[in-house]
Amino acid sequence: MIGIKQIAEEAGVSKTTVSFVLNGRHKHGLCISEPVAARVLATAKRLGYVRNELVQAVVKGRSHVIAIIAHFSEICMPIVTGYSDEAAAHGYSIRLISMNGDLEAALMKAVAARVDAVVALGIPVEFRTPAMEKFIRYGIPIFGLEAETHLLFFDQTHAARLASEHLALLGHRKIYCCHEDSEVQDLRLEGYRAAMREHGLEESIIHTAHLDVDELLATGADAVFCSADHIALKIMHDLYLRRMFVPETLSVVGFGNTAAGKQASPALTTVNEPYYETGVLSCRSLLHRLETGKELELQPLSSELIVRESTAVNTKYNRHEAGEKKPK
Amino acid sequence: MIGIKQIAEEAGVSKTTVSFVLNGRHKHGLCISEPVAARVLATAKRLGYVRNELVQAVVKGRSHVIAIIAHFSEICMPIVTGYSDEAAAHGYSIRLISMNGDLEAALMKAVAARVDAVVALGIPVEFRTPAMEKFIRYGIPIFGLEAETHLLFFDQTHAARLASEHLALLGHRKIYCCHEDSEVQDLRLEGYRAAMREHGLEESIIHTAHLDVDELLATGADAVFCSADHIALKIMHDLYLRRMFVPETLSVVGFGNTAAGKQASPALTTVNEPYYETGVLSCRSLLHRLETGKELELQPLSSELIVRESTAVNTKYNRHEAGEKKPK
DNA sequence: TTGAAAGCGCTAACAC
DNA sequence: GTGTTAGCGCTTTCAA
Repeated sequence: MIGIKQIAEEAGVSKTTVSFVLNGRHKHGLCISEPVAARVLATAKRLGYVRNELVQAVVKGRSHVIAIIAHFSEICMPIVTGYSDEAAAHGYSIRLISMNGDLEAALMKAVAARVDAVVALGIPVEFRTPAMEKFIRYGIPIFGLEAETHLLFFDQTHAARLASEHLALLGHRKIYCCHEDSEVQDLRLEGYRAAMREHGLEESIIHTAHLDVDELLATGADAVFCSADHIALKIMHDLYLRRMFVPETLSVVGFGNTAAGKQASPALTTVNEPYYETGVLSCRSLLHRLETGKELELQPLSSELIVRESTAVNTKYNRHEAGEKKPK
Repeated sequence: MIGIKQIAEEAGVSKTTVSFVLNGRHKHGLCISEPVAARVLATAKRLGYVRNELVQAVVKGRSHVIAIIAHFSEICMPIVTGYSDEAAAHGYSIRLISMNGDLEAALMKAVAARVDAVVALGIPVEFRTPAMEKFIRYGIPIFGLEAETHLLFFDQTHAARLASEHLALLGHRKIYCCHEDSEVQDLRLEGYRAAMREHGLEESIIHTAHLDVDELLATGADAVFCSADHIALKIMHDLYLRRMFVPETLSVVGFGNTAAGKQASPALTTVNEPYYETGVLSCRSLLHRLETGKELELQPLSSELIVRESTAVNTKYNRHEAGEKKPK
């Protein structure tokens, strides 16, 4: 592996000069003569020199690496990819630290690698505080423990409102919301509520644990907003087993725009959750804080409704009855 | 950040002694007295010492980092996770290098970071050779360019044979294979062929580009083996639009065990493709080669059939006709 | 405009 | 058993 020293010898100058040229000091501070600079650059290229970033990191105390600690699963890939791409754009790179139970061990690895920052993805609350105490004294900033990126940079509630509203605009009156227990889904539930309120419709909320399609149908449900795609898929599946069709029987909306929804029969109407973009934004904000010390203000991403086959206009009520707000 | 020097001062010994103790030399070569070792260890812990791996890497010329270069997409997450977990188990860690068009740039980043090895995932053939030439002279081993991990460590053909055989065993006679153009899918096609041969059935192969469900049905197809889940899902979708049911109309088998298949209606029968395990194995083999210089012989993973709802016994033919090999 | 020399935190011959 | 010393490849003061 050829280094700065070889270049210096070849070009007949000192290591310092080479270092200066390689760091572009001759442009800014103009301390080196044109011909020398050119010669150094030329020999560097000829010799195929590649800077040793490890050493640079040691000397400068900044590694330009940010660690992501997570129990890597399907779901966090797009976020990680977002981080990786944005980091690359700023000259940083991502180091993965698998966390299999022991947060403290993972954090120590990050310290050992002298990363410039660590971001923790999807770490259960119980792990958070204890390990932290020991960690902060190393002075490495840590992100993502207070709130997940998809909470901070994406307006869950608004997206859910969009999805629920879509059902109302199609003329549905008895619109259920089917949800599970989770921090995110609570926000989505809020969105559903807002939509119902706005359209003067009654709230009908049901937890997946108590979901029974037959009962649901018996109540005269027109449509159901599910606070996650997989819930919607589950309902459609239950209907399929009964050989009942969607959206004739029931209009169904999901949340998340997962691949499964896209490929389902019928293709699922949903709102997308921009994981990748969320990763990008999150990384950008982190880097900004790291380099300027200031907070970067950016407004949360909003969602778009993806209308596919699982929702249709409701023909059960006549137009007069259906709506103060009429279907679009 | 506290270092080896502070420990030495605190414990009243030299840096060397500390270094030896910290590296466990006192166990192996027994060059340090018990009490001293204990004292050093104690002060190290008390001061919260964490070794600077950057420096270690510089000095020893081994960074214990392996770079993964890819255009990170949904599909490569499980592989990456496999790598990350296995790497962690061997004291290595993974560094992500996003490759957005420029392989050479990505490779140079790997060199700059002085990673111990790089693995390239899913790099299109046209990129491969050109950038490589310049890279090899840096002496960093590169893996994954000749063949993808899911080709090397997983028996695609056998898995496809399993899936196709499942249909034959259910008493189907006219079994189609629906496929696309790709290196992997060619292997799967081979598995289908083997199964047909073995069961004395005729091959009926159709490319997705020419797929038309109505025509397919018109030929009297009993079942179809799809060389990827999404193809199966597409067929089921086409049937759904015609309000025809699976598996009554047609038994359908996929390949890959994607989330979409699991959540589909009906739930898709398929064979699983162990991406995660494939990543683990691939990483293990890489690390073995790196540390011992020898090739690690490991036999490719085999697959398991996952029977769900999209396949059923064929009742169209009477038992006598149906089979030399009878349904299980 | 250039170069010598000190130092970043650690390892490893080689002495004592 | 333990300490001295010379590096690893690069940055950066300070002097020439």
